[in-house]
Amino acid sequence: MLDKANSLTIGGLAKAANVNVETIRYYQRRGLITEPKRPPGGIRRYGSADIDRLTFVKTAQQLGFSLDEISDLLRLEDGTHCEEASALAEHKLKDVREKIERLVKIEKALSEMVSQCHAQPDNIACPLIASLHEGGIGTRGQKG
Amino acid sequence: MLDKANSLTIGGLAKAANVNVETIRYYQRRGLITEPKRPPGGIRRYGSADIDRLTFVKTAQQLGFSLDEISDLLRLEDGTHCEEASALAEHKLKDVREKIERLVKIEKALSEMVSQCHAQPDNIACPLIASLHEGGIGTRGQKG
DNA sequence: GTTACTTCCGTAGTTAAGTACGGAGTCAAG
DNA sequence: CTTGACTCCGTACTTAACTACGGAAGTAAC
Ligand SMILES: [Zn+2]
Ligand SMILES: [Zn+2]
Ligand SMILES: [Zn+2]
Ligand SMILES: [Zn+2]
Repeated sequence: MLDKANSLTIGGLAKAANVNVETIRYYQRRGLITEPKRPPGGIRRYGSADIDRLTFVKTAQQLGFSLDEISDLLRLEDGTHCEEASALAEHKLKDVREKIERLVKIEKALSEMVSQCHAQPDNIACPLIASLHEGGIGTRGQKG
Repeated sequence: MLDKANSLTIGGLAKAANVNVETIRYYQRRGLITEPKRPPGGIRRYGSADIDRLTFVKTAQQLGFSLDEISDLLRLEDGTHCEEASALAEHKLKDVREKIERLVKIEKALSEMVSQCHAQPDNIACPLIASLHEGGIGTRGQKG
């Protein structure tokens, strides 16, 4: 049914999904994708369902989900678990927003340091280096 | 001068700088901090300069610098290398801004997925799960 | 029907930044 | 002078997500 053309070898699947062969084998070991049974003394064949599976994993990964979390998502794969799926996604969204907040703070601190450094006409002591000696990133008074 | 009171053992230093003893030893192995010589058959003592060193490392780390990059910064520690120091910091700033951009994209994608999920009145097929099957994070057309 | 590429499989190595462990030596208190 | 805590040192383990290796067996091309 789904294997109208289950014709790909693992190498073909890797190319089609743009991942490394070893990555596929690794995912199989982790249970993220199932490995088709092997015909006695033959090699396994893969199809478009497998490409789709890999796409799912890679897309979720780009969204910041860990492989463990993707395992969870895959158990909701039939699409009938809206609640659970959106709970996972909302949690991840919270994580992402926190990460952004932290990075924005870092960005401020860094750009301040850089501009102070550039404002120095005669390089006696680098204020950038100096500020690293002063401790906590949110703690340094910016113009106290 | 700097060792007015070089009285701390490694454990005291760890407490003072709020890091693990093993972390200090690890930094010593990496050359991030120098280890005071050991009096014949005795134990090493540390002082405020060492606390300051650890503060430097930890602050830079909070700003997203790797230990390798911090090694570079430490070689500029005398404060007379404004150019090099700010080049490093500017590079890091660029990295941070790129990270923020990527995360903001992720945030958009996730929050869209979540709200579509919630907009579904009768959970026939979860659009969140569906969208993970569709590939590239910037690629999925949002309307149109 | 042999050469050259793949697959299969288990195991081991990689990276970053630590953390843990085991055994010997040292130090302060009682 | 004996505990008990701490230091020293080398080595090994940890996490996440791969990536590489070695050797046997299958498969395709010529
Ligand atoms: Zn849903
Ligand atoms: Zn300092
Ligand atoms: Zn400077
Ligand atoms: Zn699908």
